[in-house]
Amino acid sequence: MSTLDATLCTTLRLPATIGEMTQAWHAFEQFASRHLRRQGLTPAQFAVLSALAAVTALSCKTLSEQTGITKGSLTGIVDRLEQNGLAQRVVSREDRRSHLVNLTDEGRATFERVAEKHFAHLQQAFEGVDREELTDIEAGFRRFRQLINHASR
Amino acid sequence: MSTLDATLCTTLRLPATIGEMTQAWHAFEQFASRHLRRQGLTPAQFAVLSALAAVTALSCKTLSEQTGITKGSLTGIVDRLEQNGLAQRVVSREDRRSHLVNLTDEGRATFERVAEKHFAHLQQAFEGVDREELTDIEAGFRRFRQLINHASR
DNA sequence: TATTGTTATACTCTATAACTATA
DNA sequence: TATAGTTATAGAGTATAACAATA
Repeated sequence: MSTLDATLCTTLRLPATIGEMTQAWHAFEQFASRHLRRQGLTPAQFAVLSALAAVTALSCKTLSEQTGITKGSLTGIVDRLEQNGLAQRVVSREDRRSHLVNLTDEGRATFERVAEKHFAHLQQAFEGVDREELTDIEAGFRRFRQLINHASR
Repeated sequence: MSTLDATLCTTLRLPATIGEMTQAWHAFEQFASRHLRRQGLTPAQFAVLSALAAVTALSCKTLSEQTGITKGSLTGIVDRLEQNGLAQRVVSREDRRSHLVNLTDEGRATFERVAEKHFAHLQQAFEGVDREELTDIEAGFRRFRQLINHASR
């Protein structure tokens, strides 16, 4: 799906930057999410597992902030991870309003297995590319984000 | 939501390019889609209207290819556009399997009204930016897409 | 009173596969 | 047999609001 596709940019003579960004994202999104789904995880589930893999546990609030998933959606996603035995909720001792989510052993193992394959899959695209060139591309994405963030205020 | 968020890239030491890409997209997606929804259109609906605005009519197949929306999803989206009086389906004379979708007068007027505002909204982000800098950023995005597309085969 | 998270509502979109009609 | 589009299903996302428990 697209927020803005190439047609739009042509029609409206929008900055070509937006068209290129959109197309780049679509290409990546397809490349990444199809692979993930074949491993049995949705992109959202993988994003949550990724955030949890780096730490012991996270509150739903933090998880929501880090993944960009709204708290309402997060409830359902964590529900399904729990149902599948990959994550669990524990009420925080410090603040008993807060529910800490952490990975089960199975969740951690699943993440590591999937992530390794996924990493290799993504790496394919960048093999043999000049490091300096990647740095330039990164800088472009960073600058684009800054422009958008600045306009968002 | 994110397919891959910054946390993942840190965890896996994925090419930083992907992390920057993801964050840039999220920033843009929020900036663009919130504005669209406030105008009463979903991003998918706007994408379809955009594709149709440039031409007389498109078959569902072509529409699907141009927007990147799968044909299954497209059925529902066109249904809702029809319900809202923005688009209509006509069975093709040449190939009666094919349904041509076109904008109603109201659909065209709605698109033009929304698109103009949306264009202005997006333009805000790029005002005063050096044209040459934008060209460089675009080239980077294009290169990124080529790398992904090449790996997709 | 403010915040955390859940629940509920209603709609939209995605992917996928099975199906119908037509070619 | 292949293609165009629809239908069905399950999962996920949005926005919003109301709510309980806790701070």
